[in-house]
Amino acid sequence: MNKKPFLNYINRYIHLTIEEENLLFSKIIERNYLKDQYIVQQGDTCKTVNFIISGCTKTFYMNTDGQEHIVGFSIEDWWTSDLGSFITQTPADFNVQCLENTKLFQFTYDNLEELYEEIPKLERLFRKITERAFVASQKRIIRNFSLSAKERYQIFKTTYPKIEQRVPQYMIASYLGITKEFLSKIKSQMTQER
Amino acid sequence: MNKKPFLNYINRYIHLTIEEENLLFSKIIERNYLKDQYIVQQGDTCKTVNFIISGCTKTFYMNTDGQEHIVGFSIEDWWTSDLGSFITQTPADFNVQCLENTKLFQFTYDNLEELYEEIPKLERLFRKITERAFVASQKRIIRNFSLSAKERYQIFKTTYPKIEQRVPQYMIASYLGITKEFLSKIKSQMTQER
DNA sequence: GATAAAAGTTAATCTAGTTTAACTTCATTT
DNA sequence: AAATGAAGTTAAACTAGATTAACTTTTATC
Repeated sequence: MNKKPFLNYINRYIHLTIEEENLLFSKIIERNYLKDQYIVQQGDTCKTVNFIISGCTKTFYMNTDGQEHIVGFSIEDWWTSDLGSFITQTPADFNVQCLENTKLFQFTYDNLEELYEEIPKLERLFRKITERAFVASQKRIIRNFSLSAKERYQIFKTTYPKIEQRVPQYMIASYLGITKEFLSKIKSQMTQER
Repeated sequence: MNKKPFLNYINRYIHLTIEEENLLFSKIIERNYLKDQYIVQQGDTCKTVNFIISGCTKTFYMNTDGQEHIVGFSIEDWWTSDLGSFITQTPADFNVQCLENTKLFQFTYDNLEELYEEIPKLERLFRKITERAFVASQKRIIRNFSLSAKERYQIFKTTYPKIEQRVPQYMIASYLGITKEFLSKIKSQMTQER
C-alpha cells in the first residue's frame, strides 16, 4: 500500500501525527476495480467514499428511457462516490463506473464515523474538501445557464485537460449537457476558425 | 438577540454545552439589512457567512451585458454568502441582495476560524451542512440537463412552496434558467391543462 | 489481416426556448 | 384619483441545440 499520494493530498489541508496517520491507514481499504466495473449502482446504498490512487471514473444518472447524464469524472487525487446516498445511507441516485482499471482507498461509513471521533482534524479535512466541491458545483450551474455549449466546452478543455484526453467524446458531450452530434459540430467549427 | 431559531437549527446536527453556546454567541454578530441592500457585491471579498433569522435573499451572477443569473434564494433557517469568496478570501463571483428586510447572524472569517479552534464540533456542523448543500447542487445540475423547463418549475414549486410565494416570477424564471416570457407561457399552459 | 463493433462525423429536419415588441395588470407615489 | 413605473402576459419571428439517419474512422476480436 503506497500511502504517499494520499498523504500528500491531505497535507494540503491538515497535518497529522505519525500515530494519527497509522490509525487512519488502519481503517482505509485499498481496492482495485477493472474497467467498466461499477463502484456504486443507482438504487443501491453507497457504502464508501473513495479516493482515487490511479484510474478514472464517471458518475452518471440513468433516466427511465435509458439516457445517461454524466454528473462528473474523477481521476487520481480526487474523490468518487454518491455522497448523497453515503451521508444518508439511502438508495443512490447515481452510478459510479470505472472508465479505466482503478485503484481506490475506500472509507466505509462506519470506519469514517469512527475516524471522525478518533481524529477530529478529519472533520476539518472533509469540511474543506466539501466546501470546495460545493463552490465548483455552484459555478457549474451558473456556467450552464449563462454560457453557450461552445464556451462550456472551451472551459472544460482548459480546466480538465487531462480528463479530455482520457475520456470518449460522447461522454464529454453528456457532461456538457449536449448531444455527441452537437459536440462534433462545435469541434469542426473550432478547427475551421483556426 | 433571540438565540432560539439558531440553536434549534444547530441541534439538528450537533449538541453544545452551555459554555460552548455562550462562546459561540459571543462571536456572532446580529445585523439587519433593508430590502434591496447588498450583503455581498460581486468583486468585493465576502467577509461573512450569514444565517438568516428572518427575511429573504437572492444570490446572483451579473454578466458583462447586465444579465442577472440567479444561483439561489435563501430564507429563514438557511445560509447566505458567497462561499467561494469567503473560504478563499478572494473577490466574489456573486452578489447577495435582500429581497425583504432581513435579520442575520453573521460569522466573520476570523471569528469562525477562532470558533473552529475553540469548538471543534463546529467543524462537524459545517461539514454536514456543506455536504447537504453540495448534494442538492449536484442534483440540480442533473435536473437542469435531464428535465424540461416545465418539469423544473413543477419541482421548484413543490420543493420551495414558501419561496415561490415571496419572490417575483421573473426571478424564479432566472433561477430556472429560462426567460420570464417562457415561464409565463408554461404557467398559462398549466392552468389550461387543469 | 478480415470482420465486427464502438466511436465519431455530417447534414437535413425539427423543437424547446429566446428575442423582440406591444400590451395589461398591479403597486407606489403624488 | 391620476400618473408613473415595475411586473407579468401574449404572440410572431428566430436560433441553439436535438433528432434522425446515413456514413466514416478507430478499436477490438477472432
